[in-house]
Amino acid sequence: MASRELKKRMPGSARRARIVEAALEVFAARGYHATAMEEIAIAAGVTRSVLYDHFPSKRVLMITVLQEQNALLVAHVGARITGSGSPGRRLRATLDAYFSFAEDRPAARRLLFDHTDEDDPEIKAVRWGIRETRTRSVAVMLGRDLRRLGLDPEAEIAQAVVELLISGTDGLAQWWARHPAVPREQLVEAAMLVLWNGLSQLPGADVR
Amino acid sequence: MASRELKKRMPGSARRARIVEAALEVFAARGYHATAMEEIAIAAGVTRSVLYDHFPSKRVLMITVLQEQNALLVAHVGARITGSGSPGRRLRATLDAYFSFAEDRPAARRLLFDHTDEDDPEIKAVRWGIRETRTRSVAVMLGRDLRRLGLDPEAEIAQAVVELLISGTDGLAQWWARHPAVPREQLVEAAMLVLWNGLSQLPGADVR
DNA sequence: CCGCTAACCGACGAATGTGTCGGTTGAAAA
DNA sequence: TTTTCAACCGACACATTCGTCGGTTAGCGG
Repeated sequence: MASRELKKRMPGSARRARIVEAALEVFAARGYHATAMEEIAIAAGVTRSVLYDHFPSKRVLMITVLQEQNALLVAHVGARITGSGSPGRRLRATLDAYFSFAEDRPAARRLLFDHTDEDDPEIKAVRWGIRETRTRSVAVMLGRDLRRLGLDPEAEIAQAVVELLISGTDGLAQWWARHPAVPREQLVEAAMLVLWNGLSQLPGADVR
Repeated sequence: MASRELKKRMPGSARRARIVEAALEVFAARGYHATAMEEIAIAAGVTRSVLYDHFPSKRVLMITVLQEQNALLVAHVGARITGSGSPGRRLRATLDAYFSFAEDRPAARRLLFDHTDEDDPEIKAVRWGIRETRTRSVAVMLGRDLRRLGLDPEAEIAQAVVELLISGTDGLAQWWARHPAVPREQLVEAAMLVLWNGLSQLPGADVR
């Protein structure tokens, strides 16, 4: 896709990268069990056997993709938010960073968030780990705000609130994937409207 | 499971109901592609062939389960919320109704909400339809509140906000499934805290 | 120009899973 | 009791797909 590499031979590492990218697309589109290694191979421009030269099994390939894409997400979001600023600004920056990731790498977002349960036990465990650390780091980032709500960031119920925030935000991103015409700024606005301001829309409440 | 029916023969309709219930459990636990008809058959106390006496294919069985369980959800939530009361009360009642469904029929909740994408094209279409009408009816129910936020309930962005609400709420329910010790009332409280009141926690804001 | 490493392929074996079909037998009706 | 319907089962045919293995050849280093 990137350039013209018409059926030429590639160095191992480059081929591996291509395979991971292809696997990401197919896994995200079809789900783990529904994708055949054959499809990934075709998308990567090789035969099935080549996949097994790089990864010992479908399962390991899937896990690799999950972890690499999650690392990208963490890097992307981490790079765009500064620890400083007012609570409202921080939340806004984080939402914008996440939506920006969803815009840049839609397949990665889908793979990481859409398929909540599915797939096999070992992969499920990996997903769990990823989700767990994600929730924790958001909880840390929102520590001050949670405390202001009367919640101890370490307490169980605070984690629940964070899950609500994350799930809700991704639900919005999911909706966005089906309505791509809407500009990102408007999405951030909508999310702030609910999450920061609340549905009660008290007089004097200001999104900014 | 329900009573002692030790390998006895059952009337068709009863067997069919048992199959649907068994299919619900297995599909919810493993996902569509990962479940074998054999598993469902065993869970239902019969052989694979019997499944095909009641349903022409795995796909149709899945679709049937989805639609029946969704009908149950709609009935459950519909029965518990009154159209009247203050906006805050209505939201609270709805949240409580949904969490109560999640408590009563955890497998149904997982099947309907967790597997967002996955499975095959035709099933995906059915899921889409269910989701679409669900979003729409919630938007109608919140019409007054959305308008108060300056959103036209028919507008695209209002639907996005509703998606956020639904996804966030279910994210909370998902978390609950892993922390069953927390009482339902506390969940409702947490959801109201964020969705109604907002993270900004403005002075004077009251959850009640 | 030559040799050798490693990127690549085709074909095979085994496992799993869907849907079909003919036949068997419990149990309700006559 | 006898008949009859339908609930039930075992076994088969066919398709799909994972993972393996031996061999082929591109292309870089000498």
